[in-house]
Amino acid sequence: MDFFGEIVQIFGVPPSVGQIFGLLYASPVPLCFSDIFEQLDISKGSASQGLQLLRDLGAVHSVENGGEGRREYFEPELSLRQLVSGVLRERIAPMAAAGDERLARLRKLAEQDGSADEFYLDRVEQLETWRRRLKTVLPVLTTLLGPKRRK
Amino acid sequence: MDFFGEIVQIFGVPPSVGQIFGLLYASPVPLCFSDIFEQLDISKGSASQGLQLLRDLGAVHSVENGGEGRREYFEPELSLRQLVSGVLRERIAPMAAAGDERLARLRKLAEQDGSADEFYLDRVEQLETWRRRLKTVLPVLTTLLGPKRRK
DNA sequence: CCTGCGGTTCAAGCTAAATTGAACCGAATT
DNA sequence: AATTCGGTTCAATTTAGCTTGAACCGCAGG
Repeated sequence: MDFFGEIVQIFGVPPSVGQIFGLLYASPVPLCFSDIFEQLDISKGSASQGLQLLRDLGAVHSVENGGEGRREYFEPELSLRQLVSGVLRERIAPMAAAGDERLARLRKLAEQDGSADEFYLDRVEQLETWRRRLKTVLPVLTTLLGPKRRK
Repeated sequence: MDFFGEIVQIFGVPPSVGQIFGLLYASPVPLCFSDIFEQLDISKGSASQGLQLLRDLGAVHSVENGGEGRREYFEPELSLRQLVSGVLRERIAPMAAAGDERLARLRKLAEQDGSADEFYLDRVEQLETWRRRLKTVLPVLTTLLGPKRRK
């Protein structure tokens, strides 16, 4: 159970969120909100926020119950590709965007610097090269993780 | 400068370490220990630990100075592949190893459980599949980031 | 309309991690 | 051999961010 709790920290996701996913993953049947915070012994607040994040990441889906009450039941996303691409979309992409702006500003600085040597410009350009490579590689990664692809 | 400080946090590397790398990256000439903690206005302790980590990651190299004093001068690693593989080796691999042990234990639990349905065993096997995929894909990533490869 | 239930929001507390600063170590210099 | 210098180590402090818990919202049922 804590297994997931620790794993997800790599991606900057709080442990409790990993635990929630772990609980759902370990459950043969979909669970509802109260199941989650009762069984994990965490606060309603954590459970709510955690579920929200998992929804944003596309890591859980609410499943239709037979019109019983208004409880929402959840089950985990089981496609590794979906999970990874969710993290990429919600955590990495925003950072990349922010980085882009900064990088643009850095370039301006380097250009208007007008210093004798082109050292700073070179470095900025290398940064841009790095960023470009990462941007091309990351999407490839998600396709590589696609299910049941042939050898 | 803080640019790097923020970026590295994704990988669970403390900001000060990123700043050190940033400083070296932005410097036309190699810098020594005292340059670093003076210019960044951080403690000697942070600088020392930070440099240690960067060394472990293979993100900086000490460069031979012309026999002047015993100061050690540093310059940044500029190969993206080296940087990424360093992070993989020092941060990801250990976690993967720890995960393996846990996974093995989980499997034992699932096997000896002897419960009627094979649900738990199925889930454990899926986890193993995920892990296997990640282990094959990550090395590929570093080669994809290799320098000046042809289109 | 009022009450209870499922769920969300948010300020405040708390835990874990990063940073500090001082004690310390070995090598070089005097 | 004593002192200074470059650098490391580690306990204590600070900071960041996760968790909590209470107030709150909308809806369903009475």
